[in-house]
Amino acid sequence: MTTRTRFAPSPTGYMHIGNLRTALYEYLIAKSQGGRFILRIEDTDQKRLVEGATDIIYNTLKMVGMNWDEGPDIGGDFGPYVQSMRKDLYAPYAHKLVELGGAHYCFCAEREKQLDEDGNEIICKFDDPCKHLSLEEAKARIAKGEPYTVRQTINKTGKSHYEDKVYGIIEIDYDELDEGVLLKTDGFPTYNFANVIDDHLMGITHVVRGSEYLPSTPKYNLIYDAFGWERPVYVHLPPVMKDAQHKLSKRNGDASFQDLLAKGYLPEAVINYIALLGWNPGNEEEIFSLADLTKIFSVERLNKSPAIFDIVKLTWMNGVYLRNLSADDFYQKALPYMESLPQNVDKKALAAALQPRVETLGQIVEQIDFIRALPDYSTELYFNKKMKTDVEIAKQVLPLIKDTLTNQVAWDNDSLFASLKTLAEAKGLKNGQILYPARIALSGKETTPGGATELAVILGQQESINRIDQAIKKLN
RNA sequence: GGUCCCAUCGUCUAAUGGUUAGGACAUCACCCUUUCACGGUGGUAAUAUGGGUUCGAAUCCCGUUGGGAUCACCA
Repeated sequence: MTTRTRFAPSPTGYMHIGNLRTALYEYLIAKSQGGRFILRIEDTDQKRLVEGATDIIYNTLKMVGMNWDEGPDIGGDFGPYVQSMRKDLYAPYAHKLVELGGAHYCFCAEREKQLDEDGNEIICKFDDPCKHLSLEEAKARIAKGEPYTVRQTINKTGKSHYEDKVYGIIEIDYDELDEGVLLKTDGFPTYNFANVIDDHLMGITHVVRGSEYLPSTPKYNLIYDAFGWERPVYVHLPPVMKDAQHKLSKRNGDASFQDLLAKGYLPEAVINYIALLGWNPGNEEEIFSLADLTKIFSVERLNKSPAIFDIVKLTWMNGVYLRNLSADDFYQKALPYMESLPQNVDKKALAAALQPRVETLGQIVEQIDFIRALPDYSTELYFNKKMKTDVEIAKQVLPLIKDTLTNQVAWDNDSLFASLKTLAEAKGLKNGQILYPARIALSGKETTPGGATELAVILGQQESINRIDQAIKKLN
């Protein structure tokens, strides 16, 4: 049987990293076994729909290369792939389940609280009085137009067992399971029910989802069993954490895929990083493309403890991807971040200098801000122990540099370097004692995309001389 | 609170009874260097805790502690 997995997001907002990782593992489980990856939109809660949310889902998946084999936009043999369009399909199954004894009609009020004859509160989901109603009586009340729900019926004795691919055997007392609503008053199914029906109808073989479903999975199994359907393989995933106490959640402004993109992270790097958040290949490699991952992925190497999302390591990995880009690819990607630059700047050369120096494309902006305008900087920057420079050296050397630059004819990197080196030798100074202060004076920054002469080339002769001049004035 | 789940460096993890507990990020030092990076070399750093079982436990069992999840006509 071919493996079929589905990614079934609800379109309620942005795609966060935990969601994306779930989708990734679903994709990899299918693709590593030559199976099919299905996209299904779960929009049964009409109140929570967010406009444009499905487009974000489509775009994200496409951008990272996780192409689906069946889905709302491309169809497939088991459509439609949007739950709201399947609405009419669920109710007959709900009624069938009542016939089969797996559910009953319930007339409890929405808050699920009612009082018995002594005024004590009774809770439907735990011991629903409606389940003792005869089917005839229930049907009669429905016929009268009374609002109702279909509620799962659970025999509260014994224990449930099932095997999860990640967590192993899970055992839960039936007594712990509540008799949840399957079909709402509005005729829509709840997630619990729609999920089971759709997964079965769509031939899903591996149900992959967050570990928060671990305790409620027996309820799903009861439904499969009542219909006489084969249970799927379960793969529950540990949560992705923001820190030791909190799950990653977008509500607190935690990193969403969109945020990361905006900051200049590459989709490939993000995918690579999150693949390793809860899974490992069993060897010490860690740079993998999506295609690599489909070859080596295995469910057995999935981890069961929560993993903290570490932006620092992602950033490192993004830097690796950036450095592996061809010079031209990097240039193309860097271009949008270099818009503030004056016309005369050689962006291609600048990009080449930037490539090994940034770990996200977003860092380009702060790396190059000095080009347009010299920042306000502290003269402390002139101090560098290894270069044997300090403010005094700068005072002494900057006027000499100014003269050299003023007399310079050939304004290219090699010529400039040769001239300044000659200057250093003539004055009996180390190269760094000339070049370091020059770089600070030209940029006003501690770290820059290139050395003094490279900056001078970028800035041009006139601007370079101006800046050296300003620096001299600043020191006196 | 009931129930379920989890527990190796700060972080991601490897080691399916026998290893000097390995790697990566971060961090520190040094090297390289025209600054800063990149790159290279090395260092610091972990089996939560108490009991068992065993010749031998990070690994198996029990307790404790800590953490997470779940208990909606949300998904």
